[in-house]
Amino acid sequence: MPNMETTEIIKQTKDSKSCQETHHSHEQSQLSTSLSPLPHSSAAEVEPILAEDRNAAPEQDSVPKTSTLSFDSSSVFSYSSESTRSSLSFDTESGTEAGYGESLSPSVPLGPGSGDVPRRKERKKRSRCGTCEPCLRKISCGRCSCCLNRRTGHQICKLRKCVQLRKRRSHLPASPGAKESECRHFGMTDGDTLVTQDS
DNA sequence: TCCAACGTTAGC
DNA sequence: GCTAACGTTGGA
Ligand SMILES: [Zn+2]
Ligand SMILES: [Zn+2]
Repeated sequence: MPNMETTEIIKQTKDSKSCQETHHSHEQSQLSTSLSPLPHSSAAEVEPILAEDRNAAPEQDSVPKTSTLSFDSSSVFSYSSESTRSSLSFDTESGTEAGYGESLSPSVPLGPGSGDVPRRKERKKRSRCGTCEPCLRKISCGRCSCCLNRRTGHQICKLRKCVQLRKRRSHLPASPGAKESECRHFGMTDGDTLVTQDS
């Protein structure tokens, strides 16, 4: 285990939860932090979180090289276009829709217990791009639902969720409504600021 | 429609 | 083998 942030977070979360919730009142502002309309200064976003490294996960942004291929150079801020994913992504899903797509066919002679792979459940997991703002985030907010339910949810902090992964690569090429759904899926629309914001 | 949980995959 | 995280499903 490289750096089980979870453990820490959980530990802290558990702990802090008891007391942390008790006080609070100002730190939450970090939640909104980045995600600003303009992702230029990448330094601005991390600060707020860092300020509160309580449960923040000091992850060393170990991006799964899988996606670190070499396209990021330009995709850093190009993700705005959902089309980006299809362009570079892995051929696996590009055309046939993942390598499990065909497996769906009942006629496939895979056999009942073909232990080849997951019959069809989960196509193929993508990995974070490592270049988008969320990916660059080194610490989890520790307050979003994902952070709070990490144990059962098995999800990364919403603030750290890769923008690419946020987009559910549905079978559709690029539906207008889909986009929104995707964004909304995470509690954000576009250049929004995620939760909090005021109150 | 959104959120939470589960199962499974992927990296270390 | 373990942990982290993505994808899918179910429930509210
Ligand atoms: Zn979080
Ligand atoms: Zn990313």
